[in-house]
Amino acid sequence: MLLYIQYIIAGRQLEMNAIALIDGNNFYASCEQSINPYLRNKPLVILSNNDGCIIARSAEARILKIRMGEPYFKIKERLNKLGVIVLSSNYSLYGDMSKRLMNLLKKNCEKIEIYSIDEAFISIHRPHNKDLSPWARKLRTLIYQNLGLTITIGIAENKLRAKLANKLAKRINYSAGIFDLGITNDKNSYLKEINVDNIWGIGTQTSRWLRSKGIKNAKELKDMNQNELKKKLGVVGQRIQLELKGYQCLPIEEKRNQKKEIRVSRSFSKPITKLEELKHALAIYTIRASEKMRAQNLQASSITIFTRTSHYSKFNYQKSVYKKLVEATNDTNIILKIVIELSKEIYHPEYKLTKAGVLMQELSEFTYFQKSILNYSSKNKLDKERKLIQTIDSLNNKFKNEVITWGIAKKNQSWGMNRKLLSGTSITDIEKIPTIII
DNA sequence: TCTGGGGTCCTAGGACCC
DNA sequence: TCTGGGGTCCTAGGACCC
Repeated sequence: MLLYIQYIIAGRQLEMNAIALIDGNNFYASCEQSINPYLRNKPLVILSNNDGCIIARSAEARILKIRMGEPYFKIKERLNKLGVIVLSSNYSLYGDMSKRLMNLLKKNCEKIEIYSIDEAFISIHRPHNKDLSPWARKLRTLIYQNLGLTITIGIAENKLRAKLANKLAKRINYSAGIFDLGITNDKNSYLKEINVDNIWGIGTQTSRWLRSKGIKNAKELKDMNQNELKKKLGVVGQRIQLELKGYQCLPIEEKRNQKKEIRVSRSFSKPITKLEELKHALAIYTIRASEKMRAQNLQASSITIFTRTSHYSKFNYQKSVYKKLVEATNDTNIILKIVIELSKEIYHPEYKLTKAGVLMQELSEFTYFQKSILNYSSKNKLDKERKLIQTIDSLNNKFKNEVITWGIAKKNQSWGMNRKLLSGTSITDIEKIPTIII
């Protein structure tokens, strides 16, 4: 405050930082279109794992009013009739494109927080009231020229308002994918345009409650009674309201916080009823989760496994069990034994189980020497076990497709994941690079 | 027949301790 | 039968995000 007054007295311009939220438009669909010219300018949708529902649509598919989250089996025919191209999701491609995108952004800003596979918050210097549109246009062109991806840029005083600005940029045609809420004079009228359920952090439950109180848009939420909001939504609600008012409550987090858990869970393509099947699935997820931990140099101190019936089933059942480990580990052999033992506790013969998963929790950095006094294994034996796992990881990394794995993972699985419509194109797998015969 | 997966943060309530 | 206040940890579950 003092500083601010000093600036005014000195008659100088107050210089501030602005926050921009950048996201890739129709990201998954655009990645596919970027590497396959045939798909460009065509209606295209991407399916979730298991080819379950629609998770991305190209601009052309949006025009055809195909909805996000729609179950694939329900609109398969309609898509067919409309000539929409359908693809299973190809996460190695999207992950790789994301890395390239973030690297380009990094070179063009002061601070960056990678928020998701297709979104980043960045902090940029704003000289007093200066329009940042030229900078944004340049960045947008750069990304398009390098990656063939279109981005949207929303700029404002803080993260939540930058999110809103990004929404506005998508809505307002003339903005060409850029909107700066920070320099607009009539902020309230823009806030009125955003429905309360489109605000970052307000989901279906909360928006239902807000609407019952007569709060319909961002402006009304900003001005609503602070105590009532706090009583119902706690600090989360308070933060949202303060950010709507223009305060900075949410910092840009440049350093990725250390992960708190690693989860591998999946729906089955068909429901399962046998304990053996459940064990089998959990074993495969455990192998994967342990690999993930090792790749990130992490170890878990506790694990949870769970299973459940379909949300859509009349007979609801779900159960999880938690186990604290004697000492932190990322060794597949150790965890596998525990998980298989625990799986009996969550199994129930009378229910059709449709999903299961394992969670590795209380993660810490992997340290080889910190061994519990309760563990009597000799150093030599531990060395051998360590080497074996390392060898397995490196062979699998080199040859892909799990050339080596645990016996239990190799059994036939009738419930495995569906991914029938994979594009087959890849920039991360040398085998899949298209061959051109002249 | 078929409705994703992987995360985070927050709160409430119980158990336990001094 | 009466039997405090405050702290911490664990666990479950709700809500939200992309």
